[in-house]
Order: sequence, then structure tokens, then C-alpha cells
Amino acid sequence: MELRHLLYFKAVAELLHFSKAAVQLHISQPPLTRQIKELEKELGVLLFRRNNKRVELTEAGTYFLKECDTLIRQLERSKQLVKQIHESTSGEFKIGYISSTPKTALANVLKALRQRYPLLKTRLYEASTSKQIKALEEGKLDVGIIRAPIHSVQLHIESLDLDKFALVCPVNMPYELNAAWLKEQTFISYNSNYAPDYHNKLLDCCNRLGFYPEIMHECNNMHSILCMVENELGIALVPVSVKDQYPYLKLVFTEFSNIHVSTEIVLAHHQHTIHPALNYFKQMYNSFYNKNIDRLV
Amino acid sequence: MELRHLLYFKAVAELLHFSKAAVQLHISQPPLTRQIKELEKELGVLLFRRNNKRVELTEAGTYFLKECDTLIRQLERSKQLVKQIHESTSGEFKIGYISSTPKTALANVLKALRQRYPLLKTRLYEASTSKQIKALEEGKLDVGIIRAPIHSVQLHIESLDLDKFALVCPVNMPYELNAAWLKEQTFISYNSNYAPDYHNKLLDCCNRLGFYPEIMHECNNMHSILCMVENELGIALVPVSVKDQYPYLKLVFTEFSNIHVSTEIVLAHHQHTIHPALNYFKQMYNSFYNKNIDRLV
DNA sequence: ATTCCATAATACCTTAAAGGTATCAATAAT
DNA sequence: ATTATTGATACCTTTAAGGTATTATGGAAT
Repeated sequence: MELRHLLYFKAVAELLHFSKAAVQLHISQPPLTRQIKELEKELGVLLFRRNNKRVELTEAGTYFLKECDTLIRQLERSKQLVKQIHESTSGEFKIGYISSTPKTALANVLKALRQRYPLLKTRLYEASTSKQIKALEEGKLDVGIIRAPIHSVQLHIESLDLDKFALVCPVNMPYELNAAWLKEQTFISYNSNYAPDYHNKLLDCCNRLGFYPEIMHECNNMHSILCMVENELGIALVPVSVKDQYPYLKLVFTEFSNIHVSTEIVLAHHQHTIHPALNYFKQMYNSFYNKNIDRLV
Repeated sequence: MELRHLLYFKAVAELLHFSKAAVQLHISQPPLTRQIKELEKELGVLLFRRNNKRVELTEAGTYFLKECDTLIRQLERSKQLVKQIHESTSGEFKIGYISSTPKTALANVLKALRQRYPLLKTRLYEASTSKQIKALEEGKLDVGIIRAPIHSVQLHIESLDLDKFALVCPVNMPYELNAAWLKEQTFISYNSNYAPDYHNKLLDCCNRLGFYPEIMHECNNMHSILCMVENELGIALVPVSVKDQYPYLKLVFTEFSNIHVSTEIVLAHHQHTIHPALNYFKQMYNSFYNKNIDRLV
């Protein structure tokens, strides 16, 4: 038996007419008759009750049609699945990340990914949380490393880390951790439109410290913020995890151990996608990220 | 794509060796290589990573193997199912029934069955409930019309009728419905080993009438019992439903309307069998049986 | 490093079977 | 009774599956 037999049978069973079915199948009628007979012979079952004028399904034929339908549908599904898997192991893998992401962890993950999926090309996009959410929803990104909260039913997220805030000052700058002193300082931060949730978290943190920050300079990435601080344009409140990423910058980080405001870093991707590279990415990312965390502690 | 491709792929995927797979498939290696290439081309997916020394599944191949397995298994299941349906519409349909079954209903059902399934041969077996249960369990009967109770987890049963008992006497024989008179009579009945549950019901009935029957003659079918009664060898207690089956016998039936002991007639067959003829039989039997009942009422 | 073996790929031929054409036979409608 | 329709049959053509011989290449042994 071959798939052909099933497809031919399906056509005849649905049209109940050999000649019409033959037309639909783009073959002539005699071969079709023969194929059906072959099928019946192999099954040892009469599928059609037919004389030269009327064709009808036998009871067995009726059941077989149902089975054929599911089989053919299943096969199509399988083809699609395999194509999808193929795409996700040999096409492009688009990764989004916020600028505060540790680049060494990311680099290690990419190395592992390259070894496991040699055909897979990776594409990196540093972008804001909001932009990434949109891109993930539209399928323009496969995975994103972003800050919670994420309000999207389409995306699946898992937590990577909780990040408290720290004060960053240039070295040799005297500082005090009290509202009076902080109130007088010039602050550098993200643009509030660019990362509104992050911005609110930051304001919440300041509020608990008892002041409202005067933000004089805004940047759209972490590295720039820290460079501005280093060059004494002001000070900043940033997530503590960035501390280890820029050891060459002449900065002093001071954590607020008593203020429990933190931003959550999550890994997000579309729901219900079977994507081996993505799975592997998640696995690797977690292991490398945790290694980093361990080193910090 | 043809089924061949799937079977060939499965062989190579399981052995991870083209030459060995070719031997297993009873073909030579080059055509196998070609078929696999065709499959890969049609899917647009590389299924094996192979050099001249090593063959291994790609990620996509691994998934496709799973899909192939289910598809092939599913196909086998479908073939079996269709054969089973074919058997049950063109083979033999073996019907068991107890001797008190109305034959006209049965005849009408067989007529309907013949019209619907012209290829189906029916085989009738008049047998005791206990013999039928054994035969049904062993697959030697497709359906049985028997008396409850049935203690078998393998069988599915559904109720057809509740049958009360009636006294049968020859015409012109004076009779009284009291214990004193009944106690003095000679009774004819089934062999107690032959239909023990029926026998117990009958004793229960007599007990409520206040006597214990002296059974002088035993038969193994209803018709014989009634003939014996007609020929004045004794009287009998029988289910009322037999009354209409032998109008030509010179008998008087008297129902005990106040004694609520009845035997249940059920239709029994093996559980979980997909059997169109059986389904139709049940449907028809119910309709004809109920028609009979209606006529009685 | 060289040789040898194992094994998949390639080229080309053979054969089986799928598909086509012409025709027949049977049935239902007129 | 006649005709049109339609599945079956017979026979031919073409496609593609399968086979044989050979090559190329990667890994193992020397």
C-alpha cells in the first residue's frame, strides 16, 4: 500500500464517482479503478459497492474514509512540524536583550548554541522591553531578555533574576545615603518613555529613600549612563547586576540593602512553539547566568 | 511522498546505517539513498547529518521519526479496524437465543439484516443462558438473547423485557389458583442444572404462592414443555411472553398479577467491539420486540 | 604520514508498475 | 427499444523504482 492509494480512495469516496475523481486527481479513469482494486485486494475488504451506474461506500469503506482523513491530516501536521523544527535549527535565531544584560553570559550561550546547531545563524538586537514585546508578538524575535512586568497573553515568560538598585558614583566623589544629600544631586537615567515600568520602579526606590530625583541627562542604554557618571555629569540609580559588567569603569556602587524594590529580569518567547534551539538557549542561558550569580555571591 | 519513503526513513533512522537498512528492506543501498534524498527534498529538510562514515539524525529527523512511528502504527490500526468491520458485515453473524424467544421477531430482524448487509450470513443457535454466556465470552457467539442475571465483566448487556410467570394448563382442565390445589399437581419444567437462575426464580414464585412444585418431567426447551402440558402430562409455570408464540396449542395461560417475580430477558454481547451488524441487530431487535409488546398491551 | 577498509554517493542500466488510449459491457433514463 | 453514462478490460507508453558497478571519502590501523 502507498499513500497514493489513500488519496485516490479519499477522492472516490468523497465524489462517489470514479471518472470525476480521476479528473480531480489529474489521471485517467482506468488507472484509478485499478488502484482502488489494488487497495481493496491488499486490505482484503470491499470498500465500494458498485455497478456500472452507481458507486457507494460499504460499511467498511465508510470507516476507512474516516481513518484516511485522520491519517492524511496527521501526515500534513507532521510535515509542518518537521519544517518548523528545521527552521528553528538551521534558519535565523533572533535574540533580543536589554542593554543591562551581561554580555559574557550571552557570548557563552551563543558559543554553545553554535556547537549544537552549526547551521543556526544568530541575530542579536539590543532593544527596550517594550520594543521587544512587540517584536516577540509579531514573530520578529524568537526570544527576549527583558524586564517584567509583561502584559501579553501571547508570550511565555520565565524569571531569570531579581535585581535590586544601587547608587553609582564616580570614584573619589564623597557621597551620603540620605535624602537631604540625594535631593541635591544631578541624576542620569533612562528615558522615561523608553522604559516606563523600569522608571516607575526607580521612582518608587527614590520615594522610599525620601526624595524625588532630578534627572538632568537621559540615555537609552546602560553603558552610556555609566560613562556619563564616570565622567562626573551626575550620579545614577541602576540595577546592582551591572556592577560586574564594567570593571574598567571608575565607579563606586552602593547597594540599598534595606530597600526592597527590585526589577525582575525575565526570558520571554512566544507560547506553544516547538523550537529546539530556543529550548537549548533557555537551558544554556540559565546555567551560564546562574554561574555568574554564584560568582557574585 | 509515498508510504515507502516513511518506511525507508524509519529503517535508516533506527539503524543509522544505509547499507544495513537496505538489507533489512530487501533492496540495495543506492535506491535507498535516493529515496531518502527524495524525501528530504520534498520536505525541504535535512533528516540525516551524514558523511561517508557516520550517519546521525538531525533534530528535525529525530522529530520526524516519532511522527513516522505514530503514522505507521495508526495505519496498521486502521487496516485492522477495516478488516474487523468487513468481517462483521460480510462474514458470519452468530446469534444465540433461549427457547422462549419469540421467533417472529427474530425472523423479522434477520430479514432486515439481510437487506442491510447482503453478504452477511446468519447462524442461529438455540441454547441455554449459561452455554451462551460461555460462547459469548469465547467469541463463538456475536450476540445472545438470554435471561439475567449475567455475571461476566467481559459482556455488555441491555434489558429487553421483564417477564412475569403464568400458569399453563391444558384446555378443559379445571384449575384453582391456590396452594392446596397446586401442591397436588404434577409439574413440567426446565432441567434445574440447565437454567439454574430461571429455576430459582420459578421456585421463588411457587414459594410466594405457598407451595413447592413436584417436577415430574423436565425438558430443555419451551416448546417441548408446552407440548407435554397440551398432552396432559402435567402443568407448568412459564413466562407470560410465550403465550403468543404458540397460538395453535390448546392451552390456557393464567397470569399471577399479584406476584411480582419476573425474569429479565437481556441482549448480551462482548464489550468494546465495533460491529455494525451487531449495532443494527440491536436496533432492529428492539424495534420489532417493542412492536410485539405493544400488540400484547 | 600512509594504507586500507568501510560506507555513502554517483552513473547508468533493467524492470516493474503507474498512467494513458481505445473499447466493452451494463445500467438507468427517455 | 434506444441512447447516454460510466465502470471494467485489454493493451500500450512512460515513469520511476530497483539493481550493478564504481567512485569518493572519512576513520582506523600500521
